[in-house]
Amino acid sequence: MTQGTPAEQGTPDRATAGKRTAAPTLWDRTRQLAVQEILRTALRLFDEQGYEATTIAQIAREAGVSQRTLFRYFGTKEDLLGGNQEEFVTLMTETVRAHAGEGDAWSALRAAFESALSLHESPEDALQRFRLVHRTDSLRAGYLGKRVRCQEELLPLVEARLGSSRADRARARAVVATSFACFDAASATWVENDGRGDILDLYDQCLAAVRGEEAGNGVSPSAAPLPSPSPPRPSTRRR
Amino acid sequence: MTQGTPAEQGTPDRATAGKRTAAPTLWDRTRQLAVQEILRTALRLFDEQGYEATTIAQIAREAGVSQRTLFRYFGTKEDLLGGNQEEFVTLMTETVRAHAGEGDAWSALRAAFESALSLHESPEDALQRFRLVHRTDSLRAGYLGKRVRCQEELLPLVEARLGSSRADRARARAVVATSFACFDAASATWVENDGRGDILDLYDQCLAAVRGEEAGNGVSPSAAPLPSPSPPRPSTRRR
DNA sequence: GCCTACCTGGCAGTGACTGCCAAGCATGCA
DNA sequence: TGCATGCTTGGCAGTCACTGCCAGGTAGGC
Repeated sequence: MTQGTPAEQGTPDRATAGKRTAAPTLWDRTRQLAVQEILRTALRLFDEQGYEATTIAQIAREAGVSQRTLFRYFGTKEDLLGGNQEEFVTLMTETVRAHAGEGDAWSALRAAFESALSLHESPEDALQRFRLVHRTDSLRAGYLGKRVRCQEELLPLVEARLGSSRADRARARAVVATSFACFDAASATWVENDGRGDILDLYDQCLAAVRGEEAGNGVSPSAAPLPSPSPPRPSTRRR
Repeated sequence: MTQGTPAEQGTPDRATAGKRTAAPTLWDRTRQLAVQEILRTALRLFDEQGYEATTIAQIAREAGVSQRTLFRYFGTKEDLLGGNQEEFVTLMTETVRAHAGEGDAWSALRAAFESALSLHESPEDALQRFRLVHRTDSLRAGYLGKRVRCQEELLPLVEARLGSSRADRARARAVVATSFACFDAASATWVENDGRGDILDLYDQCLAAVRGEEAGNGVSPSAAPLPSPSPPRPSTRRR
């Protein structure tokens, strides 16, 4: 986070990917186990004693690896919680790109959030992580930083829908930033309510509060109004 | 930033405030000078070599103080750029509170941004700082973290205007977060345009793009539409 | 069974940040 | 004017995240 991302190669899921196409070697499997163990240990300790109070040394010790190795897998302490950020970004951009033809920018972004949420193992898992992020200043800052980078990835895609003049650039930024803002408002409320309800429902409510579409009067700068009210809840899977 | 804010007492402008009501003692004046020198040195070095590449040791050396003293004045490296965050927060909350009766929540928030912007010495100064923040990952993250805390301060004020049910809580969050999102979009665009134009103009454009009021059809969840198009530009003063 | 390539752990170092302690100096009182 | 008081300062050592380097070990290919 601090400077660039030098230790990015050691990312967890790189295991079977890359040059070594198939055949998960013993090394790969061993590393996979170590990674799992580290992640579980970290999440447990963060939850028990708080993020700040947990040192890398402790996590490494309890996970049975050296600090050096831990830092090879995860470039920063933050990465121990956030998982692979790239995964979220690529999934979201792909989703927006997939919605290129249909609906307006808002619905594409909503779909992107929906697929991002589906990356979490379960709502409980998501809640635990969200809560930790919301309650820890440094984590929240780190998350927001990554979020901005994600916004920047999405910007050109949204921009392509709205136009390409100077003014449209600002408008595209505003649309992207606002959808993220509403997602934040939704997740903050969701955490506050201890995970009751559905984040996407809350997201829709937040966006409606902002864009004034609750009365059903769509005043969209692009086209169609919002999609269906809200699907049941995020599915499962993660990492 | 990392953990709490222990060295908060040493904040620059605390000089004449607090227990020692009037009579700026010699100590106060000396400290004031030191603070100015540190801030100027830091900003210069950050600008010349980048934020990350500039060490606290270097700033302290060139400003003629010890690292220890520097850290007593400014709790973190970030504070060397952002100035006194409290100042911004209190000014914004006061502004929103002052607009309690008139207009809707949106216009109150807009006024809050306007007064916050007036804290900058000059547009040039603001541009230099904004640019640094926008271009440095860690600074941006830090800024966003503080921003969220500011949003949380404003939340109850906005909430009081919209209602107090569960759903309204989420709506208030969305309104606050969206106005900040638009401010971000505006300032990002402003920086990108090398400071051409007025941030508040851009802010209005961003908000219009989101809320679809460019056509003049106000679909506000509360009441009145936005205020006058945009005042000339931020005035001067800072710190 | 050996050689190579990769992985691991340890070590030392950097940079931000903090607590502690002693020395210095302005301030208030005599 | 002189002295005690108390705030301030700087130095030092220590913590924690994080990195480069190097040696030792083990899986994998031959």
